[in-house]
Amino acid sequence: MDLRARTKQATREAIGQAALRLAIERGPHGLALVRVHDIATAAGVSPRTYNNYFSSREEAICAFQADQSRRAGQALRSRPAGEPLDQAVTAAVIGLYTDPEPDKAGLRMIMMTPELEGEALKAFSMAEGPLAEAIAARTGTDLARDVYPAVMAAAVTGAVRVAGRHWLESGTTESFAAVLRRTLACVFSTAPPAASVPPAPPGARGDL
Amino acid sequence: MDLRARTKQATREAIGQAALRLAIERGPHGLALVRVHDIATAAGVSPRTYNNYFSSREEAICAFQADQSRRAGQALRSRPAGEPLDQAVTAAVIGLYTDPEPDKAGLRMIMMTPELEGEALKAFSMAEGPLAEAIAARTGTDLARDVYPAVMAAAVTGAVRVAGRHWLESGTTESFAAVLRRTLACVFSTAPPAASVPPAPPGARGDL
DNA sequence: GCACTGGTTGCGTGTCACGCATTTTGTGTG
DNA sequence: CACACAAAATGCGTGACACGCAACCAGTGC
Repeated sequence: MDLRARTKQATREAIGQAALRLAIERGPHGLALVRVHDIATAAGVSPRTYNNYFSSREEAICAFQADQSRRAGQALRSRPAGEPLDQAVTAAVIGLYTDPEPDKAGLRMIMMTPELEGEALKAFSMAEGPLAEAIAARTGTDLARDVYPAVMAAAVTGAVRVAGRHWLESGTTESFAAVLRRTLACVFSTAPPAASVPPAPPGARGDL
Repeated sequence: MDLRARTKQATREAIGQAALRLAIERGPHGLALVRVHDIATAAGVSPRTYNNYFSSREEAICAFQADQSRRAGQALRSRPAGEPLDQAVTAAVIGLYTDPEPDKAGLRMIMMTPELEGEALKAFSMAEGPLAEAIAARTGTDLARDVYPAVMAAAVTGAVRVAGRHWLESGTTESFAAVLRRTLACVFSTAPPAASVPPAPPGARGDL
């Protein structure tokens, strides 16, 4: 990667970070108050340059999450070949989304702000394509004819989203990785939990 | 429903239909050429009124799909109580999305136009909430504590999206209902297809 | 050192979302 | 039936925005 590409990447990340930071500062309610001019200034760049990279504030704010999702395919491919699909996917996803435990404020902003809903879904769903390819490769299925890989990929990204929501909304003390493990387990074991009271940590007060 | 609500609903649908129709006419590439003024005029309302119903062209174009998804919960609830979850969900989803076989041009516009991607995902994901509630009710799980219902709901809506893509992209002659059945089967049976060559209709040329 | 490719910036334009005030159209009551 | 009230439709004005275009500047390769 030459200087050009590196600075370009840096600019993109700077704008994205600035956008997310400002959004968090102004709060989910004052999102409309985050002006393009502010983002650009905070990132040390002209407004015109800002929209050479992004065509909407929403896109800039969710850029980090989108970049993250783009790496999903590679994460799965880097798992050992013999590993069963469910274990490989679980390990890959957990590694990808919890390498540093995600920033709760940022995740909350992205996932819980109505105006960002579309972009957030887009950001997470960017993992689907690469994931589907990797799953197809791993299971020896044909992405063009079999629906299995794409369905699994969609289910997995759905599980990631649900894990995020649950981690944010329910006042759980679990790590994000633990919640992810639970949601992914749902995807890979069809049976509904016998009743309620599922993998809550033994001894924990279930009703809190 | 009194006159007020009915006319309001009618206006909403008129605007949505006009928006989708114009988008299809101008083609996926000329989407930017669909002006708010055109949609409003086509729907027989003022541009300002259009804006009372939708806050973006994308939202108007995807309105029908969104309304459809909103009915998912009710569709599942209306299945007989004793029916196993997988059968109930499959029947409900197929009934909901293939009551009339969907319009291919419209679905293609919504699902395959990059500019609409966010709104399309939003439209489909609107089924998740109601679906999750209905699934929780049916399985006796607790939406607040168990992740199972939400994960399944997300997986199901993902399967619907994948079915739509597959139905549009692969030059299949299957009905949409048939494709849906296949994708939903993936969700409810964890095992990957033994090899390739899955439920292609017996005797059909697999390589076309 | 020099031409070139590619990124940044400023400017101008057409479009848009939305607040506010006004008019029109249903709804319920005496 | 007339009238007061609620709700929706409309017109206008404003601030913001996305993007095309052209000038400029900084790495890159010969």
